Amino acid sequence: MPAKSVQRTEGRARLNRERVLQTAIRLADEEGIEKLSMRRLGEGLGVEAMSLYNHVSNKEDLLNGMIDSLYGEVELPSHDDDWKTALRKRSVSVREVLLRHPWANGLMDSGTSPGPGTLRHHDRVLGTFRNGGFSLAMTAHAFSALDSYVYGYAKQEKALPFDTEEQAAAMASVMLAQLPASEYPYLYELMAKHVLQPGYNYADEFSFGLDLVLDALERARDLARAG
Amino acid sequence: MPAKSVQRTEGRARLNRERVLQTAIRLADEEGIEKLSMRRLGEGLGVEAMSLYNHVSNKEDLLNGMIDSLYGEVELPSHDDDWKTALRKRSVSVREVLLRHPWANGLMDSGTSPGPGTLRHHDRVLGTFRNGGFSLAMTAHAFSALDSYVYGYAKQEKALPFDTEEQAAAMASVMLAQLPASEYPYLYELMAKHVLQPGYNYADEFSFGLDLVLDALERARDLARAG
DNA sequence: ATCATAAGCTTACGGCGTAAGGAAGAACGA
DNA sequence: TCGTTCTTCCTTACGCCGTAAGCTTATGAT
Repeated sequence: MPAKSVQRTEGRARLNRERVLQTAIRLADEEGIEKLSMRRLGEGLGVEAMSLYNHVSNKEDLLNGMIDSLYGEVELPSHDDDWKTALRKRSVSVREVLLRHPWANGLMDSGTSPGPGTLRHHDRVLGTFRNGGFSLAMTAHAFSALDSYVYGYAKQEKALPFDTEEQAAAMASVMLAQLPASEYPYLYELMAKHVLQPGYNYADEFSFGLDLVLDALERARDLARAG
Repeated sequence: MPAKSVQRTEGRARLNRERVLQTAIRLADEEGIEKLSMRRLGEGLGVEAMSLYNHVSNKEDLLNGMIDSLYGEVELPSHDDDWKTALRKRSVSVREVLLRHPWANGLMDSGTSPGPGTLRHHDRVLGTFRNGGFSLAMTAHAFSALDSYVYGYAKQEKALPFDTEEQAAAMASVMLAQLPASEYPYLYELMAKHVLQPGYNYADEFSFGLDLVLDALERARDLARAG
């Protein structure tokens, strides 16, 4: 027997908030957020459900903690790049994180107070605009516009009933067959002449919109400076 | 006694899908989507929970039906306005609907197949771009960019822990007191010198971003035409 | 009047979040 | 080293949830 009985007699180490959050994230990724119950999470940690409440005050606190933890995965805007490059990279990173954890976006509109990871992230984004020559008011505009686009895109992307190019093609041809061309002529056109064309991939739309917004923000900054 | 017993012996008229959906929407608005259970909805209709299943195949079908019904509240882009005006009006309308029914945005990323109201709406938006001189490929870009912004903005707006100007001011001063200025200097600056200023209202950011995107789309259309 | 079909109800099952309180273990002063 | 105290973990239980199965009642066609 080891002295002081430092290790657990059976199975895993002591629980702590970090292990709870990380396991919850893993389970949500693997089995979907709707399958993540306190009992299931306890099971995944070799513990009873009620034991989790020593590390998390309730399920809402758990979900908020998961979200805040995710901001640790996002690449912060670099100090070395110019503002546009830096924010482009971090926007791409946000989208990647939301693709990796598709349940996250839907949990972020809860209106709860942000955790430290979230605050840190937002602070760095604001700082990147400020140091890129944006006035305070223009920074507020730009922050809102850019993140609206990025999170909105991730949401749209997830709402699509297909992921890959092949799935899109399959889905599109099914829809084409069902949906009356006379009633929805423009949807029909888009499906037949665009989505069903080889090489189509909705994921490519992200870059277009991102550059659209970033370039427009640069123009708005310069206009505000001149005016 | 009326002939043929056309009316119900007690209480309300016969159930049908439309009444179920409209009552569900009203309850979700009034009490929050998390309080909307089949039993509660049945109660609101003077009916047992299981009776609802004659009109709705399960809860997911109910929620999808609610979403599709909401598209009926959105002002479709007018044929009389130019494309930018038409889409600006319908974007403002989308935001208003999502403000009126704050639970809706979070239900829209389910990846389920769209209902007739949704299809009709999308078709009209696509048509507005096409008739505004956008190529098919550019229409796909524009549709994605615009709706990503609009729905993303609604999401951000809802995620904010305040609604009115007064609430924002109250929240901001609380945050200012708690959040260390040394750790989050730019957040601190934004709060102190912008959010806390009289007249600040996050709702105003919507127009800025919307015009930013619409103007940028116009430029992109013209560039593509010229190139 | 008959009878099929649809609408609504009753009951029940397994799962959920979590309140209350007991048991076991760790931490610490004596 | 031994109590004492605080924390962690477990057991039990409650009132919710969505919905399957099978019943009764109302409707509407013949």
